[in-house]
Amino acid sequence: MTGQENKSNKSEAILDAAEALFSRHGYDAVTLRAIAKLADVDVALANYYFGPKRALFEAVFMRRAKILNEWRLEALDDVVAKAAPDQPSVRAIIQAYFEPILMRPHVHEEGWKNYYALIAYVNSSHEWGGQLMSQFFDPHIQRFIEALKQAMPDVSDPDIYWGYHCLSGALTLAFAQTGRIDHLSKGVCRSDDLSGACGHIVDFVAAGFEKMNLPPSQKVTAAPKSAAAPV
Amino acid sequence: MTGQENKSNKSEAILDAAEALFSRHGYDAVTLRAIAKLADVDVALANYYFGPKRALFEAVFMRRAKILNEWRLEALDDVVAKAAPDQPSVRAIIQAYFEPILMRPHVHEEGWKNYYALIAYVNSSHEWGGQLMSQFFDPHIQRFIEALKQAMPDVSDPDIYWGYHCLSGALTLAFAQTGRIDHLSKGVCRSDDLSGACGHIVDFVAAGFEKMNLPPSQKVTAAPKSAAAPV
DNA sequence: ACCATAATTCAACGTTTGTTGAATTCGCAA
DNA sequence: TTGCGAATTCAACAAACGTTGAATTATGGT
Repeated sequence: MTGQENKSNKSEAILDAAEALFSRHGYDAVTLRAIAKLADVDVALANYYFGPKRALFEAVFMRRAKILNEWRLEALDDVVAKAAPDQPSVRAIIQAYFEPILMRPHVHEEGWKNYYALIAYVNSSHEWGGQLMSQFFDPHIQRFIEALKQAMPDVSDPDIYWGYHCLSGALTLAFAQTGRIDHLSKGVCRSDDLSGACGHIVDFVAAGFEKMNLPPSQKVTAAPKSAAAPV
Repeated sequence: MTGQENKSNKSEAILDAAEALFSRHGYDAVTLRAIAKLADVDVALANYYFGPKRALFEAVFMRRAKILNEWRLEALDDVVAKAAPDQPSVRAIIQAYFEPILMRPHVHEEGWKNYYALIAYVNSSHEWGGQLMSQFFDPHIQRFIEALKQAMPDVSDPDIYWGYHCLSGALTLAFAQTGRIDHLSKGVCRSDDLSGACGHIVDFVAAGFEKMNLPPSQKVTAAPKSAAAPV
């Protein structure tokens, strides 16, 4: 009643604690007792609210998935509406995919950072990868891929899907925030700066797709210095 | 003595079993008893050969890492030698990164497929990501990044590193072989066909890097149809 | 004030975990 | 054959796991 939450604050505390621990250590390494301790709650309470451990994990995963999908669908609709009656550009579609989830203030919140790391864990996991990701994100992803196909009608399906694979891989690795790019770049880049990463990833991915869409004559594959023609 | 192995075949069987199970279910979900049963070996034997569980995991990870690095360094040296005295092209460097590990017959072996999935697990894991990957792969990766910098002297460091991030994300997700692209593409693409994926990923990644290297005047960002100039 | 229901605590259960030390078997040189 | 060290088995440990049912406390309608 202090003005923030309407649901039980204990069940929310369990979700928060579970999110923080699952995202950092994975499903099996986290015990219900550790979650309960972090949430400052009795062990049995997690079972009371969410049932078995697996159901708690899915509840954590589901909680923010809806919000995330809404943000992205909204951005995609905006881009389509703004370009009408033409198709939106490839770059605009890709921006609609990345920016609503990487360029907003919520990425600085601890909870959302944890959740993004959790997505990375699920998306590269054999156990959950196929099941959970498809269940919660595929409907939206299919719409996004449709938009790409319409923007690039001459590009083959395998090119489109493998392009999306590269896009998804770049995002997933960014979500993981493993600190590896920090180490590799000696501090020049920081893996916890998701907003900073966004621009680079969008440019890189857009270039990959746009090249598919060029006629062969424009596909400059090498020798950039000699190819620097004026005008 | 049948003509295949010189080391103890039991310790190798343990490594194989551990590799198969760790790659599929992660570190914590796999018990030493499950490994022992799959290897058809007593539970205590894993500890006898490799010490605690964590050491067994690292032994599995280390076993093929050396071979993998040798293949890639060899390919990079070849590309540099072949281009001498000029720099190798960006595309040639990227091919030297992907092809020696995706376009050889070993990718069809069960053991290597499992190992690649294990790399995906480690690379997106908070627990191992920073430590293990840097320990075994950073020296080689740094040489690869150096080659990219020399091939693109006018590109900024952040662009190079985030470009490598995208490259690494695409490869990592391919390694994971989660079957998600199969589902998404309704069977058009198959995530266990690593060799088939290679060409698409190389094209996509090369385009991302090559665009960084173009002067702004050549950076066609949109309107592909109207830009289809003849000759 | 009363009561029914929800929320929370408590104690314990049956399993399973990684690990260990002693006992046993194997391989081979002397 | 004998003997010795390595390889392998066996049995068992304490600790921690997820889960449960009963007991206790809090909450809100009448």
